[in-house]
Amino acid sequence: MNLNLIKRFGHFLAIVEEGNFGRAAARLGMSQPPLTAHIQALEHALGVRLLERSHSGTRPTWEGEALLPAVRRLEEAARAVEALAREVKLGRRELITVGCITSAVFGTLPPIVRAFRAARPDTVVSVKEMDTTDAVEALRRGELDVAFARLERDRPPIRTLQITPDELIAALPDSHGLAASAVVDLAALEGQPMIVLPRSISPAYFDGLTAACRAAGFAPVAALEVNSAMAQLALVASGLGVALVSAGMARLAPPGVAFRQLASPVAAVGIAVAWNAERENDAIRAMLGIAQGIKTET
Amino acid sequence: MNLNLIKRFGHFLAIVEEGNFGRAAARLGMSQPPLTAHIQALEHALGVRLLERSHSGTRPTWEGEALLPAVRRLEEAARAVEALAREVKLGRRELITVGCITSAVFGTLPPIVRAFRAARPDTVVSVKEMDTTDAVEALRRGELDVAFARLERDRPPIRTLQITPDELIAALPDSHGLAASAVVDLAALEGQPMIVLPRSISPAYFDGLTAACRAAGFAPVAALEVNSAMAQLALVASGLGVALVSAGMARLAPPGVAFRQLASPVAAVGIAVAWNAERENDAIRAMLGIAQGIKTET
DNA sequence: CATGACGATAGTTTTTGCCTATCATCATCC
DNA sequence: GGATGATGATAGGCAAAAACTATCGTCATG
Repeated sequence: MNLNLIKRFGHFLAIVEEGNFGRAAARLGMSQPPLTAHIQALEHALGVRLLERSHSGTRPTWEGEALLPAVRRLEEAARAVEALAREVKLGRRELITVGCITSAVFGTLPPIVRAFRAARPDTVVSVKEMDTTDAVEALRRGELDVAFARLERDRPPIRTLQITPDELIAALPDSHGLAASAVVDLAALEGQPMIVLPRSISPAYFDGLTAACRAAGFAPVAALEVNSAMAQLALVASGLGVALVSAGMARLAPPGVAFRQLASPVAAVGIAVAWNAERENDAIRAMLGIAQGIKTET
Repeated sequence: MNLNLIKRFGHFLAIVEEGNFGRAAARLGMSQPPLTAHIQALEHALGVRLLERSHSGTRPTWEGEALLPAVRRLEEAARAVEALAREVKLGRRELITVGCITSAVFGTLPPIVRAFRAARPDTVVSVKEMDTTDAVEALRRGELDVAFARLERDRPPIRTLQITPDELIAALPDSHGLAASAVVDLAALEGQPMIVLPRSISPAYFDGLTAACRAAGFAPVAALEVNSAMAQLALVASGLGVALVSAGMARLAPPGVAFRQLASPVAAVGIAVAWNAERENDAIRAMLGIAQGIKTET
């Protein structure tokens, strides 16, 4: 899309919020006729009618309504940039921000955070749950100081230190026939509807899963794609399919889900602590030391 | 922020990715001097220097790096608007989209989805984990058909039907002194550092928590604010504080966390099924019927 | 039936964004 | 050490875009 159109979505939003072109124009600091032209141009460019005009005012069409959440997120994203720009002007605060993937949130993170707090009681620890891809990006850009994520190698300037090996296990609806077994042969999952996360969330997990199924002689049938590990397990619990998940997810013991080890263990990319080598500071080094110490003790 | 600047953030991003103004200009289909002017205008508008110019190229300043994640999200939001506009032109697909808050993902949702699938095997069910505020907004805009969230009343045109009552329980680090007791007096949590979610995620939960603490004679000490229920429990497991959570969260049994009932039960806003009355269709009515039937059976 | 409000059209003016030409500076190579 | 090329900045001009005002067409209201 031409970024020139983005401005017009702001106009569109103003009209929806004001309920008519005249008030929206006033709010935007312009007169009403050019606003009309902007919306006409936007509708033409999209090939969609966004607004229902009447003599008592204007409201969005079904298509306009459908776009509004995305347009509002766009506006929110713009506000976030602005807010961050103001904050950046004021300089960094004394904290360490830690990202963590869902499957490591209970296994890997708590002992490390406990030890770090004991070592540096004055440093504020901010924890954010996010997926591997987002974590790498956030490290690169300085939004995170450290992340616990599923990474198998450095991504300069991102350095990694392996903390925990991992393996894939099967998550089955507890009413599933295979749940009666203590272990499950991966090949037995051929043809089963599989609940998956998009590859973009964790490429290493996704590729590992696909490779394991291929090695077992079949391609996984992706019945449903969901936006989070919690939703994935919820659908398994709902009986909609099976999933291959990190062993760490079993710690949550959600009702309705039976976790079974695979007869032939399938290594998954383990949990690593990652950080941006160009941004090392004392707090980061302290956390790395603790993470390494915990690895050695295991 | 005025969405006018978005175009210039696109320019900024192109320069960072290309490493110099000339290549970025070529990529943007323009010449180099106006690109220089755009970035100068952007830096002036933000009051921040974004780029370090040198004769071997250009790279972002610390401030520019800090803004990049937010700028990328802005660009992603713009792409999402574009993609959605294309999809909107093609019309709706035959599916029902269901939003669900984390605490209901295992208790409330799986039996309903199982029954719905049995009743309507041809309708695709798409589940998205999200918080109450996002769910209401998504319903309003047609992004969700139905949501299971913490709501206590209608928000026309959003209708609600109470499904599950709920209560607050204490989540304590399992090393905590109070964890030895089977039940916990809420007043015993006075002065304890509390891990909280921002009010914006679920106003009903937040206000209920605050009111309960006030009724017990103290104001909660919000030691840390986190972005997800998982992160909240992870910090409890880390020993950083206690939390008051929905009884539904105890179904997850995360390690390191002890859930204790409160000596005087504190009702929390229960889980309701919500839908947009202006968008009812057969699939939605079917799911409402199932949800209501499950409520009656409980 | 008159009036006011709403959005659209038309013509004009102003502003913006682009162009090319050129400059200043620095790094590299001979 | 000087020539050369690359990088980003400045300056002036031009075309397109975006704004203005004036006005129109339509509909609801009093």
